[in-house]
Amino acid sequence: MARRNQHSREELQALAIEAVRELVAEQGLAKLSVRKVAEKIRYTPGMLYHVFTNLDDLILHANAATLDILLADMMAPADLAPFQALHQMASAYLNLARTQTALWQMVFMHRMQHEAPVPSWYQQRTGLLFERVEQQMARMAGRQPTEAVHLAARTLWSSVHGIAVLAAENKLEVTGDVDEQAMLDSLLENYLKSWAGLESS
Amino acid sequence: MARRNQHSREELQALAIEAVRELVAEQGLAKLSVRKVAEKIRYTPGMLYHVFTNLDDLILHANAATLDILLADMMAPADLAPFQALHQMASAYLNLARTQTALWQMVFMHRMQHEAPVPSWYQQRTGLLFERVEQQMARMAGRQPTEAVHLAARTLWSSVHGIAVLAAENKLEVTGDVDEQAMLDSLLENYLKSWAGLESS
DNA sequence: ACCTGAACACCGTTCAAGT
DNA sequence: ACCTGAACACCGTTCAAGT
Repeated sequence: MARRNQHSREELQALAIEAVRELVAEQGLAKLSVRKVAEKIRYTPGMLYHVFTNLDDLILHANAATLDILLADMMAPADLAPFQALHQMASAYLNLARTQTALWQMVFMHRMQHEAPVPSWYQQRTGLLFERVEQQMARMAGRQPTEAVHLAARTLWSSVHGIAVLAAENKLEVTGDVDEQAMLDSLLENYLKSWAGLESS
Repeated sequence: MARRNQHSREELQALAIEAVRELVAEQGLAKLSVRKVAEKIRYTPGMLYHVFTNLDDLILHANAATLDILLADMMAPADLAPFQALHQMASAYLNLARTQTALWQMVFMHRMQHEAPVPSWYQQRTGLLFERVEQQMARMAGRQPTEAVHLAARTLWSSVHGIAVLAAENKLEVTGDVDEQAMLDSLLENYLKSWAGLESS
């Protein structure tokens, strides 16, 4: 045995990434294992170490795919007013947390556990997401200095993230009597109104 | 061997909980194991299943201890104005995330993984934390209905949580150029100012 | 009654050996 | 060169058996 040559290196990577995403969507991150991924794509566990450096690397690649979906969802029409654009982006963010809870969790949970030097191809994606937010904030900033825009953008988005975390938890039970979309509206309405001196939207 | 009777059931529980907290503080949640806990307190792994139902249960008990510390830290003086009280509570929350990052993470990460019916003795603690926030919000609510207070309290605290998540991540590297305390100030200042119609603090 | 020791069914990761 | 098979060093959990 050995040497099948049915798939190129790139095909094997894509196969494994897709298997991870399906397994996590079905059973959650906790039940993911290298051995299950290998079984799902009908290779041995050892093969995966020929194509990824380890499980963390494989998960990071799967997360990149989720971030790409998020970035696409957060693509607001260019003619939208900044408040509406931010509202649309935040809703897309919340929506992914609610509809793709397990995959969304894998993105934002996994980062916190192991302390690896997140590779630049990954950081680029998270950076892009944040730039989009900051851009819209800048449009409604008036004469505020760029540092103030930076701070406000980070504050707003951390808050949106906090609400999405709550939504993800509630999706996996805990307590159900919260309307996260209403929370998002309240946050944007009040925080941005005060920050930019707007009168509602 | 067997039957040492050096410690009561309660002592064994306390010993194990303390061991978990020390191991996590030193090495992080990812490296925690039942076997290491057992070794640390010089018992066999099997013993722990006589005193806790499983590892999840043990972790939940360790988290309860962390929540008790948090609740104590969040005990604002009764004569404080509501805005200051909320500011103090939020700072205490953020502070724990920064100074006890691993233990704080264990509280808020572990809940999201396994889908267990969180026991009532645990829910009571998280409920208490939230009541404190809602109480202060009610004091500055004017004539708003209780549902509006409830929504605003959840929104504010989810946002505070989001900022604390970011702080915890930055504490374990990632990106360092953010001042989370300034973000907290920005959130409270703008969100509460708008929500309650305050002029600053 | 209290605790152990050993087993069971899993893990992630490595690497010599086969084609 | 590509992939396997088997091993290594770990896991969480259970439970008969010893005192």
